[in-house]
Amino acid sequence: MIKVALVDDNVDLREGLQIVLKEHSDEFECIGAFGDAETALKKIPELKPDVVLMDINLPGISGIECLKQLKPKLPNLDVIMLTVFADDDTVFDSLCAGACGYITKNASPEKILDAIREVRDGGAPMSGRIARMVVTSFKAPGDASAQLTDREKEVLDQLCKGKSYKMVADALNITHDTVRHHIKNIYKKLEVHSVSEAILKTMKKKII
Amino acid sequence: MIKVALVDDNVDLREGLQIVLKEHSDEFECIGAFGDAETALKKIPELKPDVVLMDINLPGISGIECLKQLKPKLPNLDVIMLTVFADDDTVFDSLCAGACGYITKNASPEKILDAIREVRDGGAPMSGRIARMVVTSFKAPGDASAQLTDREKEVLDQLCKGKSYKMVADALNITHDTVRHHIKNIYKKLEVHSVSEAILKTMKKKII
DNA sequence: ATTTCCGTCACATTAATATGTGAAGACCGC
DNA sequence: GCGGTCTTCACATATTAATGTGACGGAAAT
Repeated sequence: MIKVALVDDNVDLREGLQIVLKEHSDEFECIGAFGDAETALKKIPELKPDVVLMDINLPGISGIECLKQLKPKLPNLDVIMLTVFADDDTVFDSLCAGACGYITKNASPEKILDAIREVRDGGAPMSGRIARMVVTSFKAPGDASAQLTDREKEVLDQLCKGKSYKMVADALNITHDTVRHHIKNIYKKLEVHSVSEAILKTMKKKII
Repeated sequence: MIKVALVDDNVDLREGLQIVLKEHSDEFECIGAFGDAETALKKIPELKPDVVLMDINLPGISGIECLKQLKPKLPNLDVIMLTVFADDDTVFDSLCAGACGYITKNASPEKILDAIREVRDGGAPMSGRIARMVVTSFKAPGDASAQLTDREKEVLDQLCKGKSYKMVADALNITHDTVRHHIKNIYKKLEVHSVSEAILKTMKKKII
């Protein structure tokens, strides 16, 4: 039996979902439904549900902020965001806050039940387009890297491990001056003027 | 009609999948099956399939490397990794290389067909545990950050934008020496000894 | 009311980085 | 062969960062 709680300011949706869950009362038990984050934050820690379906656009505290505050109290809680919004920031903010799933509200009731089952089974239910967004966020742009020579990439790689010039020199068995020379060229190619900026650009563009 | 190509060194698996695809010849057409990356790299660019099912552990060039070389030639190609391995590095390397999906080989034929449909529909089919891995990779550990004071976080934030001490001082309207003081405390708390390391630790642990 | 922590600033020293110039050997392509 | 690029090293200098010590006011805590 999976204990489920709902957080959504739309009364119709709350009641609709509760009915759907009752129709599958052999699997699910809806132990709470709340219209705002404040109430949810008060009640959910006691109720200890297994899964929370969380809207994002709530009056007052947002669903993401609610999730952030909930997670430390209930680390094993699986939260699925259930919302109309699917823009980059909202999705990634949710995942960073600890959401385990992300379903858009146009999903059918059966899809939502599947998502609850899936998240309890250790999965991460997401609407197709959301999943693609998440996956493609890993893909490297991979443009500026072509400009760097192999040796320069090695040096940059070392810098990106937090090493100093001297340590890089030792690691690559070259002199301090040579390291400096490579770094100077790296700066020119990446259009930066410090190790920090070079590391940042590297991380952001996933050059290495 | 979805044009599919297979890359896997296991003959039985290749033939098995080809049979499954033929059983659904109204939807799918298997236009190629290759036992190694080298052959795949030669043939696939001409065949222009819609979807490639790619094994990772191939003789010679790996499936990930094959994917990397394939993507620039066929940017619209959807590649689904189909493999037994599911460790962190392999999964994330695949996604960074441009994979749109990741299925473990214990998946049923029907699941695999679903994955092909899903990926063509703009989704990102993943086995449950893989999806969870990907999603949780966004979650901030958020432990060490608590130690930092508000001001220290502001300073660190500035450093993470590539600014120098002087620029941070200007931005926060404090003196160079005060910036140094904060940074020294940040170093102590993060257990690092340079701006580079501090930035790296911040990025990795998503402290800010 | 006193301690503790935070944020602010100052002076001083050593280490590391940024920037410039020059040059030699290796390798590749034309 | 010759010109280009890559890698290597050297000398010089100005700027920045790292580390230490010390101090003052305010805010929160007890």
